[in-house]
Amino acid sequence: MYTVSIRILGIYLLLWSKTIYLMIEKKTFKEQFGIPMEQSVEFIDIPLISDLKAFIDPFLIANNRNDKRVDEIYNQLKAFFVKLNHDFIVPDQRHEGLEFLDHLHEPNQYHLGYSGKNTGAGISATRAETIFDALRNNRFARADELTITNEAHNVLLLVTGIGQDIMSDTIANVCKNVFAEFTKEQCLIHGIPTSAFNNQYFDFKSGSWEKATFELPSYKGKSIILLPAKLISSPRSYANHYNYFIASNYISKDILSGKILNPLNKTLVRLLNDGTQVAIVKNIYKEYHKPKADLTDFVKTYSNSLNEFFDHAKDHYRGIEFIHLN
DNA sequence: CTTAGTACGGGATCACGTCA
DNA sequence: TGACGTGATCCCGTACTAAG
Repeated sequence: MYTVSIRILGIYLLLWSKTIYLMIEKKTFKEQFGIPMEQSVEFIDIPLISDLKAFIDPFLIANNRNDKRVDEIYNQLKAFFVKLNHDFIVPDQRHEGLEFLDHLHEPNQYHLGYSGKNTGAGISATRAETIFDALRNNRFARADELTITNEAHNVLLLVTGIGQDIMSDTIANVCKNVFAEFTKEQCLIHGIPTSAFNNQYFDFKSGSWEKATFELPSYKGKSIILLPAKLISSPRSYANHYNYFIASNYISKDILSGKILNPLNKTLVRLLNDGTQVAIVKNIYKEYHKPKADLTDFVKTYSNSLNEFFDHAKDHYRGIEFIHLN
């Protein structure tokens, strides 16, 4: 009896103290450094002790290359995947490849990810293996069709096992020098103090990991790196979007033209009052969508669909303007 | 060695704006 | 106004880890 009520009291106190804790500690970068919340800034405002459920989005990078800095990020990232594919994946140099990928430490300076806690715990060995084996198992990466998996956004879309979190971390590590420079500029603009921190990044001229010193802001002794808001997206499943795009732009047309016969007599088409036939994309998607591992079939069958989906992404998927904390 | 907990990917589902 | 298109969110299985 007593133990039960003590336990309930304990849980109550735990929840209560956690609420207070979150109220105090959910402070964001802008709050900490005295930037008014209503003032719009170029960087994404992050919580300081936890992580924001958001990711660096390779589609947004590839679609914002008119910005000189973003173009730099794009080129550096591409150089990274070219080297990874050319030197390690295609010749199947697993040991050397894992060594190359071992530099992808979980970057907790950015405060992005799924965890919500910003622990920055274990990593590399398994993460490097995950990335290497995922690419190695992809038909485009393994074969000589390298132009496809040299693009980070295609890797995110088509390589099973590499989702937003891993891709975001990879970009954060590879391009850390560019993001650090961006951070320094933002600190100058807003009058935020910085100090010197050592960081590693992928140098695309030498094709290897390099160390350098960057001027960065910090909170409780730990450095912080800011990210341009236009490159950040909320959790978003590109595989589903590509499936929907295929259903809408290819399979629908094939069904209306009779190229694909509707074998199951499902309601994939409806009749308007004026007699024209309209495809019901939602149902076609349901009937024909593929799991991520099989999307390469669509790439093969509809050879221009990747490029067109890329353009579609440019028009429809933006970075996030408003953030909500975990 | 066993088991409870955690983090992630990916499919499923929800919610909302739009258009017939 | 009801159904559709689409971005956002939820949830579950799996693989891994830490604790005992």
